[in-house]
Amino acid sequence: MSSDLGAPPAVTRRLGYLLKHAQLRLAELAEPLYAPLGITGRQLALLTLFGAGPALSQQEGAARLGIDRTTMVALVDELEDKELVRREVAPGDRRKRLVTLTGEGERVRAAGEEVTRHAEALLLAPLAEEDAERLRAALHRVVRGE
Amino acid sequence: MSSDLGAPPAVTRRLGYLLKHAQLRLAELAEPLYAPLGITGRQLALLTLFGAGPALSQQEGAARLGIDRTTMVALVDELEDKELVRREVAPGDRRKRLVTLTGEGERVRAAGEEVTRHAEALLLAPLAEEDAERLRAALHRVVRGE
DNA sequence: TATTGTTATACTCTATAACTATA
DNA sequence: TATAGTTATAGAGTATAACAATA
Repeated sequence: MSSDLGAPPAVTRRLGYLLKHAQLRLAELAEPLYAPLGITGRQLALLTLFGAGPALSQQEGAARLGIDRTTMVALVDELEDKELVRREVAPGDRRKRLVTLTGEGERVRAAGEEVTRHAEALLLAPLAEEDAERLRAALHRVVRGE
Repeated sequence: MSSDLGAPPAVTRRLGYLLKHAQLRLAELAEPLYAPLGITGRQLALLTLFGAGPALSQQEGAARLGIDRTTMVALVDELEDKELVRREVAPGDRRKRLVTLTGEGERVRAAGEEVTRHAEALLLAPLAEEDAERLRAALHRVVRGE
């Protein structure tokens, strides 16, 4: 599916339309750049999540991304198959699995984040740098709801 | 799935994350308001599309929304079952079906667009009016790619 | 031959319910 | 009893392929 063309104002001014198509365009720009790394944007999001800060359990990670814990199982499986992450039993609670990056996972994460910056720059190219930063800040406040 | 909570900066600053969660929050706010009208946000988008300007064929409508023509068939079926739209053979080309709104469809569209404005206002509540308008303008330019 | 609408089908993404092991 | 992870399964949403009617 391609991004879009000139739909009449009534539709294209809807926030739902704009958010959906901005996402589509970003995916079109970014996915081809992730492909050489052997991962999808979704998988990189997980590497970014589990690569930063203190180790998280699968369920903690799922909550932060707003996805179901059963979905997280499959996503971690994918990354484990690629040997980019490991599951480790949590020291304090043997029910929990902490997800940590392997050396290779760390390398892919770093490369992927560089690619992400590039793809985002392509998407935001129509905007002045100041406006791009305002867009990001506005979305951030809207998502946080404050 | 709920919207999200405090994920670490590395993830929450990603544009893909922000766009997805803004969309999720908007849907959470809007869908309950559409429900009393007996339609989904998706269906209202179609009413808005086919209600504005000159009549469009299914395929023209699909192109403008960036969806597949086979998907459009099912969506128009739904609205036709609810008697909100009609399919009419195009005068000049008997292969094409122009989609037009019924009287009831027009009423639902008007009410739905009012609800949309309300839901968007709720989503954008954290922003000053000026910033909200800037956000919409920035997304518009990004989606148009210029 | 090409295009529009349609149907049948399959694939992806996601969630719900039920199981297990641990707490 | 409750929670973390897991599995099986089902439901959206979407696309691909093939067909009928029309151009």
